[in-house]
Amino acid sequence: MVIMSKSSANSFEDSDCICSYGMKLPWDINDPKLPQQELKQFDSFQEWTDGYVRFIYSAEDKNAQRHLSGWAMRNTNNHNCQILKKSCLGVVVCSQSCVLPDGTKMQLRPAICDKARQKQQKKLCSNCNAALELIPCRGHSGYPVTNFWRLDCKAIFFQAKGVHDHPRPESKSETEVRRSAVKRQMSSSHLAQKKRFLESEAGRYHDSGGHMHHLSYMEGPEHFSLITEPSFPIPPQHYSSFQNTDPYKASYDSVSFDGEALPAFQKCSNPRLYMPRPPCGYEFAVPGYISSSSYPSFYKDSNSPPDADHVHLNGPQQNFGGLNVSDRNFDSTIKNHGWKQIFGKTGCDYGQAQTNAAHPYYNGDYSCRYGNTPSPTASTLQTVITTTTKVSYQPYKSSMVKYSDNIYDIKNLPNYNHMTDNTAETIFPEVKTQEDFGVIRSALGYEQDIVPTKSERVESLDAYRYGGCTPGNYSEHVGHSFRYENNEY
DNA sequence: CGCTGCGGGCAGC
DNA sequence: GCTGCCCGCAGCG
Repeated sequence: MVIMSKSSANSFEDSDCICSYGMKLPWDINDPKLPQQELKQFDSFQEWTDGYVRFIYSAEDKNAQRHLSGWAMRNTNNHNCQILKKSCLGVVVCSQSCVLPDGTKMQLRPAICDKARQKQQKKLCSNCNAALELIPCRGHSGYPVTNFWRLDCKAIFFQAKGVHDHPRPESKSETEVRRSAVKRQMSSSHLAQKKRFLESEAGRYHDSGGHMHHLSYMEGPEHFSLITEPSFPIPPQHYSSFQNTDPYKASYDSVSFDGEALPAFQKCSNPRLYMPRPPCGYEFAVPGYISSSSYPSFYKDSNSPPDADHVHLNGPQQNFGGLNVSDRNFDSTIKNHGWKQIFGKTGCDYGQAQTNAAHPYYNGDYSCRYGNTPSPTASTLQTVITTTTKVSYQPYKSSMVKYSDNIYDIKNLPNYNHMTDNTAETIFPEVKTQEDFGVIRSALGYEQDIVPTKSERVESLDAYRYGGCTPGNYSEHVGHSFRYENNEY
């Protein structure tokens, strides 16, 4: 891990603290021209992005193509066909905040479709029969966190704005797995019932009635949300607890809520330990590593619903769970192994381990978003941050100067300031932080996927100018590119 | 049936 | 004008 170890001796002002490739290049989703020619690599897909982060994915990345997110994001019309905007729907929880047998809480993925979501909210908590409640996301100045996707030739540019102020819902892949499982089970149980019915034609009493009743109650996939997760790459001790069985079977039996399948899923996939997370988390642009959606209540916007706070301190939140989930779509096994090796614990404890040990700023003892004075630039750039529809050129005039004047001082770039938004002035435990990230990433093997070594960082920032909006003609503006040796740092 | 993206339209600022 | 948000529609699986 070259970057971390070397830059760790320097202040946080180092751009090296920015770990994603997308964060290393100065760009904003609204820029008329996105960096193209200087793209030497791409970020690996991040399912659980959080904070003001940017990534540049390969246009061939399937997940990026699908604009996937672990968060339940719905399409939002921003009247800009160039940029796809999505806003977070939050998370569905039990209105009674009931505690599941394993001590965690229900956190369902809100249905994306409005109608489906309304239906979903009419259903009852599978654990306590209480009503379900949708916790809206207000992580972006009181509005839902927004994700922006923009395809530009070879790359898919991703930018997120806002910090999720609610627990993580079940990931999309988890939901899909569960739904398909439910369907399978429904059909199989239906067949089984038919069979049993035929076998008991004589009218003998059997339990099909009760079963049916149960099924009707458990009709929605939501009711199985926390039960199973067969494909989730979780620690062997948990995974093996049901990998050789049919996890869906158990989900049909309410008794199984107390069974082993539930904890396996609960602890490793969905449940979020709401550990205070550093506001600087996204400063490092490594949501994949510290993509916790958990924040202390004071971290929330003032207009957040007061009752949402209980969520923050409830239930386990694994900060790295998202990484696991995300990687499942790729090749996560190795990376998860890395985690195991690092912490020597079960994956279920990764977040905890990371929180308490690996990450010094997961102690909740740090400055927060609202406890700090925003930088002048940050405030003026707020408009840039929230600009989602039409490109606003004014804020970028200064950035152009910056690009050419001091390409190294990325912190001074408006784009990076807006990136940090309100939390920019937080005091960071830079050194340790970066070292820790280095360790983590190294163990994860991410340095190859996401973070280029310093010598690999070649950027042609002078090419970053604003001309016409035709995507294809960008190369014409490219003059020369200069090499950017970070070893100087 | 639900997810996704698109786009019209409206309201607030 | 920008933004958030609602709505309906269509394509897809």
